[in-house]
Amino acid sequence: MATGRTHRPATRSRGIPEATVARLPLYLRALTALSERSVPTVSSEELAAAAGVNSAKLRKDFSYLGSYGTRGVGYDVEYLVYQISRELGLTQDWPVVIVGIGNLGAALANYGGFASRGFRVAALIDADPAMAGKPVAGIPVQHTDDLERIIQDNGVSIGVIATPAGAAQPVCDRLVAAGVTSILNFAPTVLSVPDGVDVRKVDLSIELQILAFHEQRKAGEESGADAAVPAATARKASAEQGPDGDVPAVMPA
Amino acid sequence: MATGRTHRPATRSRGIPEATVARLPLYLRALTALSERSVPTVSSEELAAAAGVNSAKLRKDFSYLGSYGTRGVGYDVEYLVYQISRELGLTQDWPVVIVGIGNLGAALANYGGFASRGFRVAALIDADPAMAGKPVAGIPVQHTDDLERIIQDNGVSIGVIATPAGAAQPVCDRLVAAGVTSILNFAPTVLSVPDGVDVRKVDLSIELQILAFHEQRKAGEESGADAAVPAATARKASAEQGPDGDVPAVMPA
DNA sequence: CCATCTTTGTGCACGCGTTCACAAAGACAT
DNA sequence: ATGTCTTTGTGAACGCGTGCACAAAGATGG
Repeated sequence: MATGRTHRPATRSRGIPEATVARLPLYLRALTALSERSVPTVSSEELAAAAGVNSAKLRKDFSYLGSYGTRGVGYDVEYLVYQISRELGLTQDWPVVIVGIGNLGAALANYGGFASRGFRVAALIDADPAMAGKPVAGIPVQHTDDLERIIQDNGVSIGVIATPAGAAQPVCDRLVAAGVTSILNFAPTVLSVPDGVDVRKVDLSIELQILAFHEQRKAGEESGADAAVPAATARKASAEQGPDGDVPAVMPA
Repeated sequence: MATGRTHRPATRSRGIPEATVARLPLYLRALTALSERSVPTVSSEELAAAAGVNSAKLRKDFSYLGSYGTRGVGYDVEYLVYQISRELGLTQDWPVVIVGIGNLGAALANYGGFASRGFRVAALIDADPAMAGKPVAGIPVQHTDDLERIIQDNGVSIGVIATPAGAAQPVCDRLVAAGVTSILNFAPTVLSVPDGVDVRKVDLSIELQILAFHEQRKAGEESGADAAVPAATARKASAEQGPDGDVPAVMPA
């Protein structure tokens, strides 16, 4: 979700729920694979399996786009690829800038899946003067000083931030001031942006911590593993009590 | 969420909702920053602002961990850092392997935030024999052939996949067979895993597509921009009706 | 010791997302 | 044309997550 102060219903304006939008790229990827194998039609069941979701959910998702299926047969692959692409706005060209060309920024610039669907790396920007002019992934790195001009000259509306945490908010502010309205943030910081600007974040460290949590749970329960009700197995010390705890917590000094 | 066939309630076993778990790392980061500035206590309001969330949500989140606050004062920063760290399992050491040392894999290996909290890059693995032995981020790359041995020797339970899409599922299968039970997937593929294995995916291309969707919406509505209720502007054909729809959908040909 | 003021913890209501289950729609065979 | 069979599209129920609003708890001052 957007990080700033977005208590708005977000996407309801056009009826497509946010959760559905987030899955469309998944469907698109599966459909593209089918298309390359020249498969003419798919059932919701097959496509759902390929996309890793429930078939009912997939059908409901598609129902928000309109009735593109044929009962008794399934969905026309090519047609659906087109419809989803159009819905996602991938039929047009999206120039993107990447700010912060360190390890990660360079990896992103080289990432193939970037250019694939309508996205084009229009410029690479870094604050280090030593980087200026040096080509990364065939694109010369430009200095931060020219950020505003680069954004405007290329009509960029999507920016990718791959700077260190400390630089992220200032860079973000400049991007927004220059006209960027969508930001993909790889820096481990909460960005605050004005209304109307979308921010999505990709945070490696957070993902790992979430995995660690589940990993710890699995390790702590051993034995019962996948069984139905692990119930109250002996737990480690951890201010633990009954499931519906109301026991006063022991405050430390 | 996990990608395989996980229709399970997931995390309810121990009472902490998944959504809350996903925010704990955010709180932890904000708290760590406060701790470094030697701030002794924070109110839910302040901390919520720092983490970019609603204060009521934050309080409810913390309530799942226990009653760690003091009314009229707020939360003890150090204590809370410790509690969340422990809850997330960050007080122990998590050896991690990265499979696929291309641009992205190398960037991940060099990523500082990796080693920061309990996570340690135990090994780098790549299928290219030419890479074998070459040090990346100070760690020698090992060949895929030794994958199983490496996992077992190091007691690795978390694996990071940064291979090309085609190699991801086979690598995943081998990781799981060798004992890995949590996977962070950067490859643009849906991984299927057995029950009990958690998969989280980070997909650059999907994030961009979601941004493009919103970007397109913004561009399509121009004028009204941020206004309150765009209401029923002229819509394209798309079985659209009132907000609380029960109107029979108009089927197109 | 009592009054006041701050901030937590949570009961409650609401809305979104998921899933079930089934009627409607079309393909296909006879 | 009619019947059967497959698969879609969706109404309805349910559960989770969010946010409001307030009572309880404790700090602080007189």
